[in-house]
Amino acid sequence: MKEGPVIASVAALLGDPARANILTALMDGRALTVSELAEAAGVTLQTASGHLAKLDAANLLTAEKQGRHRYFRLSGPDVAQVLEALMGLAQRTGATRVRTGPKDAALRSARICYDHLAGERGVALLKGAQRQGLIKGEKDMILTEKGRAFFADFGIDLAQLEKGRRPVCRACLDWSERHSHLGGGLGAALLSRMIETGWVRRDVGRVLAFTCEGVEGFEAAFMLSAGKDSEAA
Amino acid sequence: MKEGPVIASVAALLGDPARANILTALMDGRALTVSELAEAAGVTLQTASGHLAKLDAANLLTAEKQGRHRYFRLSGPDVAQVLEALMGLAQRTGATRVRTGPKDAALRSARICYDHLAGERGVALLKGAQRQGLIKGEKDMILTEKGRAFFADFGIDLAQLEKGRRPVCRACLDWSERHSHLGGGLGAALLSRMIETGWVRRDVGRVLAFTCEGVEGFEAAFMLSAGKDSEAA
DNA sequence: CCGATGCTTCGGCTATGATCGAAGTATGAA
DNA sequence: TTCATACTTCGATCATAGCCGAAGCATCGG
Repeated sequence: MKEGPVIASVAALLGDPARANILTALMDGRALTVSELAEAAGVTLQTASGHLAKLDAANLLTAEKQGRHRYFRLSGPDVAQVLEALMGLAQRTGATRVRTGPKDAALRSARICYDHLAGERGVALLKGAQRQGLIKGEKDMILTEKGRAFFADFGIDLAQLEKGRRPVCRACLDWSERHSHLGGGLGAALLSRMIETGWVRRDVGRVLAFTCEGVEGFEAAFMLSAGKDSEAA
Repeated sequence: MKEGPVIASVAALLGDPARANILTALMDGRALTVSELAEAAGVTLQTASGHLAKLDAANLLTAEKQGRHRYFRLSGPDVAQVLEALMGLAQRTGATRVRTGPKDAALRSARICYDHLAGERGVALLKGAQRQGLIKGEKDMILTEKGRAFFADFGIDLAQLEKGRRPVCRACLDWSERHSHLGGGLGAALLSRMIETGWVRRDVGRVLAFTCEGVEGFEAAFMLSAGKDSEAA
């Protein structure tokens, strides 16, 4: 009778406000304790514990015990991707509250999506990389030779990345920009490198703040000033 | 406090089994009446009516009145895309029931995703088109000159497509294949053209059945036999 | 051994919402 | 007009599940 996998059970898990808050809080890829998540969700410890057990049983989260703490993180980038997609839908269909505060602007500008850069900067990075011919392809993108040289020069250990099971390049749809940004192993490596070099630092929540030299370096590296205007169409 | 759009309300709508069935039934892009959807969901007419009112209020569906019937369809391709993404997640996390029947195999081979071709054939189409250089780019793909000629020759009115507000080319993630297939206006036009020419016909539900000449024509057009083996890596 | 902290389990309360029968409204056909 | 079909609205029932207080484990520090 039914066709394809059953989405109801998974969707129901995302449909409770407390659980949705928990998942949203985890979207930056960090691992948080039960107490932290309880506060983020606005419920007591017991309630959060119950929700986390369900999310864990459904394999949306993975748990890790360290001493008397228990850390939870999203079980994979695909979970974050579905959450972003849902945010996009929620926004288009008008389910979003007014929210035009300054925090919202910061979020749209640059934020963490699981473990890589998202928002205007994230989309700009991917576009720039493609314009320069560093990356080619649609969804399963591949690195060009030029790209390999570029990112190696940037301080990324590509050999290391390609050893892992995770795809190196992956398009991830951005809920605020409606375009793709760069996920995958390379996306993650790029962000952590940019944090290392002081281009960007983590702000509260998922917000990322670019430093002055970060903006300069970023725009120079990905040739954004050149392409910004010619892209108006 | 909260970051980004609120996903809980949207997700909750998808989380009820009856509503999930309704949406799944609409994923082929057709418009169905209240009675048809009630049967698909396995609930009475009144109950379905209530669900549909909610989905409509949330802008996930659009209603259209014709005589004493009321037709509902998904409000856009993005809804179908989120549903497919959720199916992918449901599958990975093991929320799917056993389901290895023959119907399932047919679904994986070729099916309708909103209004375009999905499944193995859908993914093969996009890969073939890219290998031949008909389409370039990542998520927001563009047609090459060669591609314009090819699809015009195929019987697609590109000028017509480009007049609409809908993107001509769009990558849509396939839950069964874990790769992109071609959506957008071109994806839709290609499928209806393939139905017109008798390459493929609609089976029950979302299943698409290729005819013999359809398989031949399809593989020849998109040069699949050539690339199938050389793609093993 | 003790107490403190972090988390889980249990039990009971409560609210939400899914469901359907029955009655009401609109459209179409005879 | 009269009847039938397609759908909506109302009302009542009922099950689910979210929630928290309280008690129970486990781990750490002393």
